[in-house]
Amino acid sequence: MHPIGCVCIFAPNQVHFMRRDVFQGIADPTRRAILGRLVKEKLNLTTLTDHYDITRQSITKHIRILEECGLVTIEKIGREKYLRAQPEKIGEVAKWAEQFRSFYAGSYDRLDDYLKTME
Amino acid sequence: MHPIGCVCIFAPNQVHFMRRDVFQGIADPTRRAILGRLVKEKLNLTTLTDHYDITRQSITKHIRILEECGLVTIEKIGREKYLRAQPEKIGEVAKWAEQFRSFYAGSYDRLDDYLKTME
DNA sequence: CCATTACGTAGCCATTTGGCTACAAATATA
DNA sequence: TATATTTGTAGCCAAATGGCTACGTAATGG
Repeated sequence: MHPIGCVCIFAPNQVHFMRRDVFQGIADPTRRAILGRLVKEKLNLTTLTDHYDITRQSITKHIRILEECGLVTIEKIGREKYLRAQPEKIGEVAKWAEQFRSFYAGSYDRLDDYLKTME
Repeated sequence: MHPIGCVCIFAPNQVHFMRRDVFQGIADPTRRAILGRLVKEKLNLTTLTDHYDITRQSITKHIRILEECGLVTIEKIGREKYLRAQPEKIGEVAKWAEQFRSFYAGSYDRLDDYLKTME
């Protein structure tokens, strides 16, 4: 399923497309928080919702976006919907960001230190 | 300067804020392309615009967003406006993405290979 | 069987986004 | 000085975003 383009009448040579890539997936802070949680544990929708101050329906919208760009997979068991993060997708972001590493040598050490503390 | 919140009348307990962080800055593909260019060379607005199919005014809007989240700095010389990327800001993204590295060990090697080819 | 629980769908709303046009202002240059 | 160039500003538009309410459906369990 691909996004559907739609023509703007005012400016006919411009076409809007709904972007669904990883970068747009992680653009929202709530979605990043959800990813951080789902990477640690598989949760169903209502349990996940309990951790946030927004409605289940809003969470569902976020999950839809995360699923559409491959950051989350859904496993349906009975009436429950178990959610799991796909962290390897975030590798795409890491890859893109690392391209700039040579341009910020000053920050290199700090990032390196940071990575050491993670190990 | 911080974003201004605004109350929604229909649902009064929801407040919208204009997010201006690095993640929102890199969410748009055009902005990522601009960053990739401005990290290599300092350019003025019209020269930058020549590389893309959208109007200068649209580029200006992107630059405003990039500037607001610290990804681009502007140096005004005479009537010209020279733009330069601040790649160390992208380090924030790298840092966030690397948090997930331990969860995608499988992709680690591929990323490692990629980084080797960059050196 | 019937109540509860988990999730879905539809639609409303304000704001943001990302494009555009039109025109104004300021600075260089011939 | 007059013209060309660079940038700024204002506003239009459709779509997307991120929240909400209201209600419907489907599965579980006492």
